[in-house]
Amino acid sequence: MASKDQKGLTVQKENDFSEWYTQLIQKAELIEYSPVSGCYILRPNAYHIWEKMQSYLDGLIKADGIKNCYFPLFIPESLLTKEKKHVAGFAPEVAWVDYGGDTKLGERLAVRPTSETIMYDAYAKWIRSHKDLPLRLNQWNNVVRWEFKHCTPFLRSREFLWQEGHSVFATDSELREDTLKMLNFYERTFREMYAVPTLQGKKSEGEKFAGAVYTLSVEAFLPNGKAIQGATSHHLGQNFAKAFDIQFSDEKQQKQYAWQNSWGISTRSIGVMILMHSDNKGLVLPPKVAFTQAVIVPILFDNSRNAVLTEAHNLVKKLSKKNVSTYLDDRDDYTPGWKFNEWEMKGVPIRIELGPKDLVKKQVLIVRRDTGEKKAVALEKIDVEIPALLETIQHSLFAKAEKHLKESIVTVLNFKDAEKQLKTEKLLFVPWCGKPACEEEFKEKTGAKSLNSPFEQPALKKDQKCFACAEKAVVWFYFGKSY
RNA sequence: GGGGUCGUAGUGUAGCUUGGCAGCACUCAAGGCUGGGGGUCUUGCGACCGGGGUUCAAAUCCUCGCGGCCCCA
Repeated sequence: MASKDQKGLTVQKENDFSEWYTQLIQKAELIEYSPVSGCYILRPNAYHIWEKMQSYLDGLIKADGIKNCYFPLFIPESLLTKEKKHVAGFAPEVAWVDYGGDTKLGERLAVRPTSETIMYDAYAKWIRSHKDLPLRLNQWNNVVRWEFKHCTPFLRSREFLWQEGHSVFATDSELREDTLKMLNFYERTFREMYAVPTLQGKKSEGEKFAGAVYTLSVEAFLPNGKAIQGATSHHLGQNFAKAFDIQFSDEKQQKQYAWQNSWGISTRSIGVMILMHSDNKGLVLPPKVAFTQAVIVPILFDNSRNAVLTEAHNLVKKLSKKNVSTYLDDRDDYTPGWKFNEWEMKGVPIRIELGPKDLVKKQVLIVRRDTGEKKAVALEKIDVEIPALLETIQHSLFAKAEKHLKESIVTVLNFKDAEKQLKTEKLLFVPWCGKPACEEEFKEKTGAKSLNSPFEQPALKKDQKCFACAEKAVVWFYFGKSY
């Protein structure tokens, strides 16, 4: 038991969320700290999750006709500063390259914090006619934002991986529709891959993207009562088109500025998923993103060893045929109990135990990672039961998170109640005046800020007052403490 | 941006107050007995965050950095 204190998690999720997370990501071999503060090593266990999510979302993107491309990592200062609001938003955390070897560069280069500027400089060359539109491109890359706040692996890092999509349309109505469609891709990705339910809506003026007309977001709600932004889709209007001179001739031979959006999801989404599902035994992975979906732990005794291993190999073959990624842990130098703990820490959705007693009964013992539930399954049914159970686990994780989300939303009409509900880890649904100053003041007093406003808005009473400042309310909004 | 706290093998720690051979447990390596929830025995490898200073002597004291964690804004 002495070793358990070091190999296992030494704190509980409900007691010390932050320390629990720090230990979990290291002990599950997701993250290694690097010599550069705020930059983290994504180990294979973590990168695999990224690849699974990437593969799914990339499929949605391509099926919709969007093409992938790649733009340079470096952006000349003169380009970055073209759109004034945009640069104002990003300037404080841009990393700069001033030298090549010992030679000072004529113009310093920004390490991209996002690629609007360098992409739109090219877009201006490519777009001449309405026939060139829509132009819809995406890239999977890394970006650097030199955070001065406290960094946390996945959730806030100085370098991170993401995809950034950048589309251009001839009309605002097409743009609005597309911007919402991309948000829905994110909602689906969180739901289908990460088993994470989200709230979709529009960000406040204060929280929108630098240079955007409006920003749409998906927001997740964590078990510790904190909300976290999952992904965003920005309606950029004609702001960048004007700054970068992206114009086209329409059917009437009139010059018009184009309409643009940009949208992204990052490795932060992995952090959201980890925080959502994992427990005091370690990582809990939704089957859709798990590298190993089922691990077989054989119970080996000298006199039955060969028979058990033979059957175990059969199982691997059977399950592989059903596209279940299965690993047979036949390591000799660890006890079964050791292996149980290790695979639980790493989040493998299903454990299959196979020993001599099972062999006699022609069965295996299967154990769910998410609930700990154990049951015996006949060997001949295993290739049906396991895929079905993986589905069940995926849905069950989502359902559990959704239940928590729904039970946590409380409608609140005044400041006093808002303060009270925040203390009990609730997510607020409030009538709001929408003013940045009001949001700022509320944030200072309570530590909570606006998340987004749902697209389907309940009717506001005629004289409904803002929950925070008691001026006239104009919109229903979600507010919460954020991670 | 402000404050607190910590940094000793791969991990967790003792030693620091009062300077004097860096100790323990786990891991890891090799081998034996084992095996249905972190089993056990033997042997072995392995560390003072970095720079500078004080001193005969620095993990220990001073200083400047770097880094982790927490709280506040």
